[in-house]
Amino acid sequence: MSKFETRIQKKNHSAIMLAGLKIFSQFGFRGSTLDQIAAESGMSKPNILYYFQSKDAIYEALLAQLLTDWLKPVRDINPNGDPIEELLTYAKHKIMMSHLYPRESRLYANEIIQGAPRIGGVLKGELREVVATLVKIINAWSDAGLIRAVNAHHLIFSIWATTQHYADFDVQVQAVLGKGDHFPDAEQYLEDMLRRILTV
Amino acid sequence: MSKFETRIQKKNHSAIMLAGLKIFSQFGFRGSTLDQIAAESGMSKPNILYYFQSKDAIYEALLAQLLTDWLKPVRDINPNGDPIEELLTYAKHKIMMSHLYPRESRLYANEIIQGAPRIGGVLKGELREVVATLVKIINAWSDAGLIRAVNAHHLIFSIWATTQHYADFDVQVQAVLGKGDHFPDAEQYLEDMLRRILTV
DNA sequence: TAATATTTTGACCAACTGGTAAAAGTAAGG
DNA sequence: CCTTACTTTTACCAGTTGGTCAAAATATTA
Repeated sequence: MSKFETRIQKKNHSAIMLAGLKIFSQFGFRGSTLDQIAAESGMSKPNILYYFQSKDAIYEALLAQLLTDWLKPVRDINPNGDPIEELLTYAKHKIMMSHLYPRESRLYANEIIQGAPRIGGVLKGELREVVATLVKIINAWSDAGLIRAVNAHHLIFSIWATTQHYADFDVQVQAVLGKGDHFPDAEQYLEDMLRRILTV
Repeated sequence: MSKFETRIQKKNHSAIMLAGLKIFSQFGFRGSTLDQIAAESGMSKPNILYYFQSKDAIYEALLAQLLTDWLKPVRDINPNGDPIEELLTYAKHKIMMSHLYPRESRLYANEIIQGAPRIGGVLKGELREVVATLVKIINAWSDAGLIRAVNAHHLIFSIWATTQHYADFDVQVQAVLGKGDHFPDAEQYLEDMLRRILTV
């Protein structure tokens, strides 16, 4: 599998990925068309299929990229760091991601809601593993009396849910709060929430 | 606008709604086809269009129904009740809805993620109003010293996010925790979380 | 049971879908 | 500058899409 070498290949490849992200994250896989991606990227449809074998291939390239970026910060949680600060750092990282890359979050949400037909394996494999590791760390922390005893799995879910909510349900947040940047308030609430839950 | 009268009309109308819910909640509006809904309901495509004017009409009927059911329990929150118990009752109701009607939650999630092109008006109108009322109630409670001072908007968002997560991201939850009913644990975590946040 | 109203179907359509083939256009190296 | 390799486009295709229409089948009523 050769890497993209020429500048044209590099440019077009990333243009397609960018356009695909925009379209797929808005309409889901089945709701998106190659024509939309072509229009968005300013390229012709056959030209897109010169760089990617199929519509599927674009979508899967996006998901693969996403999952890598997604799991890294979980792995970066340090078992020997200060528990509350470690979890807070992770949560803040997640909400920042929702702020800066809402489309990635929506792409993932779309895939999961629709039953994760393409990444079911990764969920039951890599994701499950990474979560299991984190759960052990959290449980060790509470066993050591460093944080309050909580259900680690559901703590993780609540962090994911609350942070991704601001990307996935952005339209609703904006409708309720009015247009503007609500992430500072969201982050502050989240920090308060986590400190309350975790403090012994 | 005449109501459906004959038993055949009543039966077929609800059969289409049920099938539409199943299909639309899984694939989103654009990803769903009338053929799928026809197959799911056991009816022919032209017969479906005899009861509903268009694919759009089915989808919109589902959303309208949903929003009504959705907003009612928010309106039922009693300003004169015990604050923590009122909010806990609401949160438990929401998680029960995620448990019993995950498809409705997913249908709504799909619509919001895709930018709420059909219910933007309701969001900025009815939903916003209902939330504003609840925010006033919550703020009155904290002013009275009955609950801790919190950002009411983000408290509401966190309840929505955490409860709906178990319906919308069900596949992910099952992948991480294994197959089974995880709602009792989720409810317990949620209760713990809310009590911690709200208790003075 | 005959007349009427409702329900269902089969055949069909134009627009759109993902994808292909071959030729035309463009860049890079000698 | 000319050959070669890469890039892009035009024209096209078969399958699918939401939706229509008139006829057939079924229920309802007189």
